[in-house]
Amino acid sequence: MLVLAGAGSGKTRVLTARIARLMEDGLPPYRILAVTFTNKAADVMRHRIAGLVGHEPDGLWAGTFHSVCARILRIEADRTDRTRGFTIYDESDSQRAVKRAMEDVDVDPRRWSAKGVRARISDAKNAMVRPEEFAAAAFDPLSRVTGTVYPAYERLLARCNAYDFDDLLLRAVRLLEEDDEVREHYGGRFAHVLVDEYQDTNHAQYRLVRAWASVHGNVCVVGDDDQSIYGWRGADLRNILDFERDFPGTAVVRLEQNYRSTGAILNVANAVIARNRARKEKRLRTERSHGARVVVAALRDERAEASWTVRQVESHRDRYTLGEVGVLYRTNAQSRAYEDALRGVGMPYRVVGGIRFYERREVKDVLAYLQLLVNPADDTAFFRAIGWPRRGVGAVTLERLETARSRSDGSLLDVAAAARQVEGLPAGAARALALFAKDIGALADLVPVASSAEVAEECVRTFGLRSALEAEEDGEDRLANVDELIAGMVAFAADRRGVEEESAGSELGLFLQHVSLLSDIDQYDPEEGAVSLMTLHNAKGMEFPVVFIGGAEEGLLPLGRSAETIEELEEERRLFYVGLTRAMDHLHVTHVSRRFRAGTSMPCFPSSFLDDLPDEAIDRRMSGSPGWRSGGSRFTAHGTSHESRSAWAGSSDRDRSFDWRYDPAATRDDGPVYDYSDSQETFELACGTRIVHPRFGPGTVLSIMGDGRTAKASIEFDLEGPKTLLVAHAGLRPAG
DNA sequence: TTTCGAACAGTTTTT
DNA sequence: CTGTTCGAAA
Repeated sequence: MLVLAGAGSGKTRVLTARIARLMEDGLPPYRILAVTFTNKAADVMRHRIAGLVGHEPDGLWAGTFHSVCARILRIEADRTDRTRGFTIYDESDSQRAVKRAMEDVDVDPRRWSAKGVRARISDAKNAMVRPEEFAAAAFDPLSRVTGTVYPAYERLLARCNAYDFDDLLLRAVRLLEEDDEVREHYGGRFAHVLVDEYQDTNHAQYRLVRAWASVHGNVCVVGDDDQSIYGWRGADLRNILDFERDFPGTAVVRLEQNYRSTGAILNVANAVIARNRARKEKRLRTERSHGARVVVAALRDERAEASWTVRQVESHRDRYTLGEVGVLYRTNAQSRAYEDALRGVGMPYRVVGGIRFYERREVKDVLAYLQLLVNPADDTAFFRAIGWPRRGVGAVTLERLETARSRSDGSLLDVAAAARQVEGLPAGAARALALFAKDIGALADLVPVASSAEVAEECVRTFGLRSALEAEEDGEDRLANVDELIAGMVAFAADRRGVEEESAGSELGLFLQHVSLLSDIDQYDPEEGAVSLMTLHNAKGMEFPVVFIGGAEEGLLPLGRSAETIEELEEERRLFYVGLTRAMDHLHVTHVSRRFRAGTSMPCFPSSFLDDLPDEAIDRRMSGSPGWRSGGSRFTAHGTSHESRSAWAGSSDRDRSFDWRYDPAATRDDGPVYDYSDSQETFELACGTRIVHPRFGPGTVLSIMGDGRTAKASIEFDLEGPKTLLVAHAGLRPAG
């Protein structure tokens, strides 16, 4: 069954109800496999099924493609060349490994970036191209280089007993396709396979679905070609477009009724997505009323954008909680301005994405030690752990260690244990290496008999990690993160109590594999009373009563580097569409005329996507920073509807004072509708006035110099001390 | 030979 | 903000 389900039409509900129905008809849950896009979605689904059938769906396989594959590879470890304690390398681990592989085959890492080579290898793996096939088809220089690095990288991963993200899919497919017993086992076991967000599957994932369904053929996928936003990760829209051909006898169901958004929001979203050529024609409809028009606001810069957004959130607060507000943007870097503004007024918020918890330096450092206990072959973890805290082992020693290893064929840890026998190592370094290996060995003995948290505590103690962190600059925060990591282990163990794990790895090993596959969105708690900040990608599958989309500018949304071809531009448009359709009641889209990017302030122009918004459904606002004088009179806007975009091409910093009156609708015939209802309230700035600054927080005005746009104010901030600011740019608000 | 500070690079989206 | 690189000091 193929369910073509538009945004907000109840995709997930369909899957959940189908699983519940299967269970009610007597199918045991362990015979059902549900693949979701995030681990969180799997949890939510489990919970909802429990609500429908009255009990937990024990034994149901639900998770992401990656976590399901990791589980299969763990259970079937004996049939692979890795043990069940394998490490899962994230992108940075993988990049380090690629770099070492490049050194192994004498490719100059200055001339070729490990990052670029890794990306090529990743593409190849997702397309299921083997190293030898890749090398045979490589013609351009980067591909040739990649062709030589790829096999070396594969050898390195095997030696480290590690998989990268792509391997999890790839190796699971190989296992299923090439081992008849395995395929028949899983094919026979899974009477029903259900897949969410099918439009974002890549070739390897498609092959997985085919293999899982090889016995019963009961596949149910839901997806929406208009929400395909992972093309850059190898997602192939053909998977959904060719579904009927790949699975003969498919029933196709179309869901075009949207239960989420108001009429106005849906009008806008429909108009935007209609511009795409490569799509299945459909038109979402809603029975909800037209509702408030979609607000499109032009602001001066990202700070004005952020403070405008915060003020809008304030104005919604009587009817919505902060948890019902979502602020979405294209790039993680954009969160900064919003965070500053939110912190400035003390409004709770949470950022999803960016640097993930498990990617923090100190967390990765501790994880490297733990990884080594479970998987002593993991050289990447060895390098990381041996390098911190400093123990008198440097680059030269490590190089010699590697040379020594290439003559034996154990792991670096094995060689380190016998460091005293290695020629040419300084006595101090050899002693440190041997001690390190001995301590790791002793802790590893603890793994089978102690809980993972106990092992971690012991590890932190043995290697003096706590004191090493305490000695660091912001050691307190880092220490807190390590404590949180250990707390996470306790919670993980408690969660699993009573769950029978067929793959029976160590608790620590399972934890490590589990966190390697966690995304930030998995930790997201919608109940929290805080504004949510996240990228448009992370927002997929979510909904918010009140939504803000920032940075609707040409070059940012669509993002310049991503929109070089028509296909890429259409993917950017789908991304915008995904953002628009997250909104239930109120939707706001903002764009600015100047933005700090890549270190400099750059002039910005409204996104071409905005041209497609139907006038009757939107409410244009220009709420630049009118600024104020010490006397209190307000600036008046002079929107010039004849200024064209090209006139702005040559704008320099000197034009800045005019930015606020830049007319975003200048090229439109009907001209803009000015609305200053949301502009900053005018208020008297006088000595002693209590104010709040978006960045520096509350403060008291000491003195005012000059007036008009050049007026400056000296302000004593409660936290940051005295500062002199340009009033027109400061974005001050009255306190309280 | 190691360690450390300074300077510098890179920053699209993610499992 | 992190990781890398380079030179200098230990």
